[in-house]
Amino acid sequence: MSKATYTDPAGVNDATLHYLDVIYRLTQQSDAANTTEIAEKLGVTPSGASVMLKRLAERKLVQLTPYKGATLTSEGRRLALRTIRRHRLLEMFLHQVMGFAWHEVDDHAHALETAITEPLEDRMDEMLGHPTRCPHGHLIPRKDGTLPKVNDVPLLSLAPGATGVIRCVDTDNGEWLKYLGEQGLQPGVRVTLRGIAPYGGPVTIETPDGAVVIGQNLAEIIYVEPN
Amino acid sequence: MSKATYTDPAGVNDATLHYLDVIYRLTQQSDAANTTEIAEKLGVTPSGASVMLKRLAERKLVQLTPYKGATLTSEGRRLALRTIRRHRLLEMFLHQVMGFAWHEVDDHAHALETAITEPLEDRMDEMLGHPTRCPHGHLIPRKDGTLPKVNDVPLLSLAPGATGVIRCVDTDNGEWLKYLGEQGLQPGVRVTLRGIAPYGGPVTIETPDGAVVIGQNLAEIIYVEPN
DNA sequence: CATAAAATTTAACAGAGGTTAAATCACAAG
DNA sequence: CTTGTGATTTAACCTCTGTTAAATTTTATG
Repeated sequence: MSKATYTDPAGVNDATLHYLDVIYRLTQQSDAANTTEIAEKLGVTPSGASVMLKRLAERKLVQLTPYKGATLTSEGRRLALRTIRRHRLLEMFLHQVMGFAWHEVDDHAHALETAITEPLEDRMDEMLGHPTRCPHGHLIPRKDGTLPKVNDVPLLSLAPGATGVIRCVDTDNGEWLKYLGEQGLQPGVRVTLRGIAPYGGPVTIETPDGAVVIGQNLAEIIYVEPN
Repeated sequence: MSKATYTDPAGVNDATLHYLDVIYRLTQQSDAANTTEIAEKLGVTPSGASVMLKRLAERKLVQLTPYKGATLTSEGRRLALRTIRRHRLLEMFLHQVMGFAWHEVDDHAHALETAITEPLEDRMDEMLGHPTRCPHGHLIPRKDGTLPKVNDVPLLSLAPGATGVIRCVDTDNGEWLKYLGEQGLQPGVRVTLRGIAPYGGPVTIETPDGAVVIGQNLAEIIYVEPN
């Protein structure tokens, strides 16, 4: 009756997987995930997260340094990458097979990511032709936990006049995604950076459909493959 | 962060929905679902089920007569039918769209049925062309909670020599389903009942691929549309 | 009808995952 | 080098959904 897959260590359930997922993503940016950030991402209080982190540490899924932060153990990372793989495959499936818009898929995928089983995961992967990225361009971890090597750079790191193909739009904000999609700024689109106004001013981007001007906060979530 | 849909009353979660689902199915056969049966279906102890039933009664999802059994309130029935609709749509989707065999879909669908959201449900329904039955032939409740009218009768109720089209194979036993499928006994197949050996003996069924002989325990889960 | 067996409920407890309020730690700023 | 502030942890408690063991009710049977 448990949802955990037979290959899972005991007690690996929804809550656990969501914690590991969040810790993985936070430790991509800084070297350790701190309690308050984890709590925010999960919508729980810092004290709740603190207690849970201690339990995850007892279960050897996270490495915890009190008052300093948490990182994943290799087992924790394995489970996190599996969840992220499933999440991104689901996003791709919802988008490509079921026709949901790219700004809608994150929520649905989140609800499903801990419920799907390995055969489902594998079948989606097959049907999608073993995709390497989700609709937003995030990398889909392979089953062995490795990630494809890519050459994504921030759009804003391009020299004005330089060209690249959008590869990733890095946000979980559905509104932003919807807006950027409407402006024609999504993975696969070849763009030229025309200019960045100073002091955080607007960014002008040339797309196949014409020039688009967006704020820097939006521009900085766009990653491109240069040239 | 809760999995419950916005339209749900508070506290409607996986466990609750699984209880309601089981109670609904049990009350299809007898007029009230008794504690031990519910507990068995859910894989919990009768005492655990008893406690949970009391809580469901407090929440006005079941009508409980102590020591007698449980039935669903209209709200409980609404939620049960929604879960069953989602389960059967999922089974259909897994079978038709994703290519899983009919004996594999029940388990996957069970894991997903409480995690999917209304847009998912609606999209699956659309993609499948608003199906009225799951791969095993069970009726898919409509969104308003009504069920299609059908004319299914037990295969074994046919007079020897009579013909009908298999409409439903009523079991959650994957092995049986696999076996019956291999024998060509699945929904849509036109069969003729050749004979029933006395004293619980084997049943001979004519299919387009030839005659098949199966035990009565298997035969009695097969329902047909006569003529 | 009495009584044994079966079903059901209650009582006491457990573990997971939270909460709020209080205590404690880390660290930047005087 | 103290100190105040923010981050973190601990303590005490809560709900949910279970457990086992004991009590109780129903039902079947002689």
